[in-house]
Amino acid sequence: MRWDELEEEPCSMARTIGVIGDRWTLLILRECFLRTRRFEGFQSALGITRHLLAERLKKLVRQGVLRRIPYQESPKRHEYILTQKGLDLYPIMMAIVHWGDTHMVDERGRPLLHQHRKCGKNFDPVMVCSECGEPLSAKEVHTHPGPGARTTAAINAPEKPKAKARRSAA
Amino acid sequence: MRWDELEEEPCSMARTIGVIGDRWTLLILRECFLRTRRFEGFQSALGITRHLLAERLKKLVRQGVLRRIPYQESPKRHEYILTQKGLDLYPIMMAIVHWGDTHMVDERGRPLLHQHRKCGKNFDPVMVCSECGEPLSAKEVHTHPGPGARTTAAINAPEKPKAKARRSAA
DNA sequence: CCATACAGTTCTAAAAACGAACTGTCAAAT
DNA sequence: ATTTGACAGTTCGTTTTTAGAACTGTATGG
Repeated sequence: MRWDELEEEPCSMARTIGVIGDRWTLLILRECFLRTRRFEGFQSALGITRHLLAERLKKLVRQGVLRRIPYQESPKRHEYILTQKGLDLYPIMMAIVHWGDTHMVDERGRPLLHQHRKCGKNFDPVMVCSECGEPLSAKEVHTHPGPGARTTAAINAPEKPKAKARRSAA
Repeated sequence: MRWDELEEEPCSMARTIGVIGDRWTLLILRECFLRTRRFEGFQSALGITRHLLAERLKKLVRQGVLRRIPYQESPKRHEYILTQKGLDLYPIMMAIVHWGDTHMVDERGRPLLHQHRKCGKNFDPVMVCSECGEPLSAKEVHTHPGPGARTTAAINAPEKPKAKARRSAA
C-alpha cells in the first residue's frame, strides 16, 4: 500500500491519511493555521528541509488544501493560503492538540490555551453528535456500510477473515 | 527535527504527531477501533510489512496507547488492546473520517455511515466548545500561551521572526 | 510426519528524508 | 556599480526508513 493507493481505498480515513497523514504535512498545516503563508516562514518555523517543504506544499496545493496566490510580481512570489477544504481540517487539528493536552503534557501544564471568542472562555473541544448534540465516544457509535462501501470501509469491518480464535480467547 | 525530538517540543500537536503522526500508525489505530487485536489481523487487513507492524505496535505499547495482553500460554501470544489513552484518540479518528467523508468521496458516496446508539440516527461528528456548546471554527478561536509554553507553542505564534514583508504584501 | 496458525526476526534492495550547497530575481545598502 | 541579503526554490550525495521476502520457533490438527 503506497501513498497513491491510499487515496483510492474505499475508506474515508485512508483517503484522508493519503492527504495529511505524515508528520511534516501535519506540522505544515499547524503553521498554516498559525497564519504562516510563505516558504521561508514554514522553513524557519519547522526546520524542514527545503526540498521536502517544496514537495509537501506542491502536494497540498494539488489536493486543494492550499491555494498558491501571487503576492508580488518582479521576482514572482506566492503565498500558500488554506482553502475552505483546508480550513475544514480544523477539527482534526483541534482534536490532535486536545489529545496532546490531555495525555502528553509535562508537569508544567499545557503549552497553550484556547479561548472561544463567542463566550470568552478558555475551552476544550468536545465532539458531539450532529443529531442529538450528545458527546460521542467509540462505544456509542455503530457503523454500517454506506453507498460508497466496498470491502475495506472506514471504521467498519474490513477484510479480516482471520480472527477466528482456534483456541478460546484466554 | 527527528521523531524523538518531536515528543519534547512544547507543542501538544507536535507531541501527538510524535506518537500517531505517521501513515501506518494511523491505519493500525483504525484497525484497533475496528476491534482488530492480533498481529495477523493487523497484518492481513493492512498489508503492512511484518517488520514495521512489529515496530509500530511496540511503540504504541511504549506510549501507553495499546496494552499487550496475553491471551494464551504455550506459544505465548498477546493481543493489543486500546488503553483509555488510546480510546481517547477517537475524536481524532472521527474528525479524520469526517473530513474524508466531506472532501474525498467519489460519486458513489461515503463508504460508511455512523449511527449514534443513543439517538438512533446517522450522524456527523461536530466539534463544539466545552463551555458554551457552540460549534467551533478556526476564526472564532483565540490562543494564548499556557503554563507549559515556551517558544514554539501549539497553534500559537512560534519562532518565525521572518514574515516582515519588505515590499507591501500586494 | 506434515501442513497450518501465529507472532515475530532477519536480511537485502528500494524509496524517502536529510543536509548543505547552488540558482536566480530583485531591492537596498555601500 | 557592486555587494549583500531576502526570498523561493532546485540539485545532489549521504543517511535513514520502508518494502518485500524468507526464516525461526512453538504448537495443533490431521
